[in-house]
Amino acid sequence: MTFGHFCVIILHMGRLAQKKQEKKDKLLRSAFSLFKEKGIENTSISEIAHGAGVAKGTFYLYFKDKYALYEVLVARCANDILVQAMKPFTKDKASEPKTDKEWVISVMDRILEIMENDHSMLEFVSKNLSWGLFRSALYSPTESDIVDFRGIFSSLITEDGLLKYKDPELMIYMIIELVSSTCYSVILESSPADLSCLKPHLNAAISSIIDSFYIEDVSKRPKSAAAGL
Amino acid sequence: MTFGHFCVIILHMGRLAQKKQEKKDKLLRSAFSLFKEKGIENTSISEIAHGAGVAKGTFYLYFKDKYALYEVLVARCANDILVQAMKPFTKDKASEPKTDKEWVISVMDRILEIMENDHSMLEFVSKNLSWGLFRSALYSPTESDIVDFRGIFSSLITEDGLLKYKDPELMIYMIIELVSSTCYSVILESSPADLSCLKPHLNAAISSIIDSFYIEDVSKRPKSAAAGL
Amino acid sequence: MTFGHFCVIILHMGRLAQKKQEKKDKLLRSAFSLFKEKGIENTSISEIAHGAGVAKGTFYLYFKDKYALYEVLVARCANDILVQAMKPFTKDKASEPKTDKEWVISVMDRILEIMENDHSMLEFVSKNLSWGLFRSALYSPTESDIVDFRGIFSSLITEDGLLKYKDPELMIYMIIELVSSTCYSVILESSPADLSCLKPHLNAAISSIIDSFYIEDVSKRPKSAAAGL
Amino acid sequence: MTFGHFCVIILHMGRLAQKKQEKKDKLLRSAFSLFKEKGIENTSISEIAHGAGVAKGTFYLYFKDKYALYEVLVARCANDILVQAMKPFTKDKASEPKTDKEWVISVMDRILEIMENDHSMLEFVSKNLSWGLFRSALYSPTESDIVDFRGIFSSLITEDGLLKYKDPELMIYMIIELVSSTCYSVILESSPADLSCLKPHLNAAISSIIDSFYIEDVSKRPKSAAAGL
DNA sequence: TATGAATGAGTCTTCATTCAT
DNA sequence: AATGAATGAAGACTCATTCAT
Repeated sequence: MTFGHFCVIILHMGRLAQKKQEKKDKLLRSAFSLFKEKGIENTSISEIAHGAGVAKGTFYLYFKDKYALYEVLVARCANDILVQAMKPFTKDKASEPKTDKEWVISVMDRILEIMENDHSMLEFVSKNLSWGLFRSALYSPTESDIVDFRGIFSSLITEDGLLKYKDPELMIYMIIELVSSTCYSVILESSPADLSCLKPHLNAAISSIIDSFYIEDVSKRPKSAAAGL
Repeated sequence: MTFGHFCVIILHMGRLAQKKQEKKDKLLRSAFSLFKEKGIENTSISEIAHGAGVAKGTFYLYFKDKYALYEVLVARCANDILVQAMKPFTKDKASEPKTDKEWVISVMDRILEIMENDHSMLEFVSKNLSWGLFRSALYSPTESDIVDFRGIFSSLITEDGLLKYKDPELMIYMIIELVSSTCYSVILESSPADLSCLKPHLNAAISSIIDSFYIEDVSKRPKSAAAGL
Repeated sequence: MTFGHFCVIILHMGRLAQKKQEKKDKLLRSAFSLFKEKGIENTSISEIAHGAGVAKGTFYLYFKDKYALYEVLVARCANDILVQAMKPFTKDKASEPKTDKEWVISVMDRILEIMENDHSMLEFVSKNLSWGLFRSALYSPTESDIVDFRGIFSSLITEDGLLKYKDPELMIYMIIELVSSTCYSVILESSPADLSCLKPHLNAAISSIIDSFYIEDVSKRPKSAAAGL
Repeated sequence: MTFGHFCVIILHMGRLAQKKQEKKDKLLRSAFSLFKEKGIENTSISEIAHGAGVAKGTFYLYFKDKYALYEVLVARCANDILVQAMKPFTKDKASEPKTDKEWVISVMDRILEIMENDHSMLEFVSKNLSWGLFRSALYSPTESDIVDFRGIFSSLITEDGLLKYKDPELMIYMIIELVSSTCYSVILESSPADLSCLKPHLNAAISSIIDSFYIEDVSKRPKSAAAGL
């Protein structure tokens, strides 16, 4: 379980507020584990509360219902993955890949790596149909992010204030969908092939997708309005 | 609702058997509509029965539970789509595309077309996490098929008894996942782009995926054991 | 299964009537087997019909409901056992025991023997709380009986038109209850002892019960009105 | 209804715990009354809850299902009867009967008396085929018992550490079965005789059963291992 | 006669939600 | 804030009984 990261360091919080946060985290952790195992519809609030070691009634002090909790969970989860996947490239500029392609491929590579090391995350996300929400998290990051997604993407797709790619959002969308839809059974069941078999083909496909969006003729590049995202 | 195709023409059937089949179809249709609207977990058997205009108990004369019905539904649905998508190429040999790429792309194109003309199918499939089952239907077609999937695939990936592609199953898997995961929000919400915008990029990606699996050196091609699927 | 005896030889019966009787027997046999296995309350009419190889609706052509069938079953069952238990003493007078005690004990012995050879009868009778009905069958035999219980008992308890026992009905009642309540777990589970261990004590008890009812002083014996039963 | 005894005096119990106990008792009482009237199979949980004045769901807070409740009921019932039947002999040693026979007969007498004064207990026990469980309660008393059955029986069947009876368990079994099977219709329907008519014969039979197990030759008595029960 | 499809009342069971403590 | 007892609505499933064929 990788919910360690959920427990953001809490500074300058009253004892009480801290205790409340801890209880909320317990509920989130318990729900995460149950949702990934049985899906949201087959998990009862009773079970979540029991798993968190609190009474049923207490649940309602923190969340309206399980769907409200679920949204928090997905947002945290998505953010967590993205932060982890991109962190290396924000600290040490030297380690960054040179080209856009290399950058995208290595981010996707890290995501696959994270998933492989933490099946629970993958199971949760797939058992709960939450790729959609996950995607939305990419476009509208929560306030608590350490990584500046918008800035990073913006700098990725522009050059000298001009867009290098025709429809960058669609491009990202295609890449994310390809990687995410593809990885589930490959990672969890090694079917229809190993992740190591898939990767070269995946990288080639990503590369080709990026190519197909690239505007070679610099003079035809449109101006970037708010970085396109 | 496109369940017209489900109602296979019934010849030489007793009046009773025919009525039973009709009732079963009514239940399937009702469930299909509810599942795609609310998902299987949020649909009750009462609702299905009511939608079909029969009593609750009648449901159990035809299906063990809603999951049994669901499987029939997915199988029919998947088969329906594939049959429709491939039918053109079996009748009139002249209209067939020349290369493998062209063939795959035009099949995928037809699937997208079908989905666009019939959102309910797409909604059902995505609301119910059933791409997996859908995929399995591709590999193990039911006896009622008109189209010989295995034969078609077999002839697609081999040449003179030799495999033209490294891992044809993985190749097909990647293509299907790319197309299916990508099309949902594009067709239903035109987001992040129109289907017409997506298609050229999709075709390019498919083309590149096929390329990345192609074995150019004929002498290195392995013998096709049971056509590889 | 000892239901062979149920199928009384049918003479001078029309083909149709015969077929009907056969179907009825099938239903009885099926119900017998199910009742003894699961009890009457947990057996459905569907199951009975299925076990008899007829349609559900057919059941209602022969019995009002399962309780009506049940009564027929108990009557037949009880009669069957009693007929079997007493038959030896009606054919060959020479083989009969001399004293009343010996006679009763050897009848009870035969009943235990029957039960031991045919657990299904015992299971049926005990699973269905039917000792009471069984007992009543003793006192009001059905018309189809071959054995004349009343006559036998009458001759057992009287001598020269005088009653030898104070309250013969109560005497028989006590003996039957003792034997039947005692034999169930002994025969089916050998608990708390074997049948062979129980028998001597049982016989002693029966003997003592008969003694306690015996009217020694002949002059005090009342006249037997309709043999007391 | 004799459930008064069930409501053990509750000391030092929280208000809540007390209320819960009361509700449980209400459910037990309601079920007791319904079971004895219609048998367990024909009693629904709805009815039990309604009879107890609580909602259907509340039932499940106290018992897994009606069979779980039933077991509690039988255990309490059996214990209740035995405790009542034996209590007189534990308080005042002087009032105790002298011989084993007298003791057993007077205990059985008290049980019959209890049953006669409280038909509901008898109806419940017989409607529900629970003599077996009743008997088992005799051999494995619950912790809450006031009377030490094992101790009493042990001292009954031994003398100077030697067993006075051949197979004491079987002896007790025969006596209990005789009394219990015999008393039902006699008490409830005075059929085939009054309880007052039955008693002398019953006592004679018990006496004779004990005799038939008695080991007269002291030198042949086996050593009592754990009192034989 | 025989069938078995259809019914819908009835049963068990779960669970979100409320509320007194 | 926290609890967990209580509720009753809702869902799954069964089954005796009817009835058209």
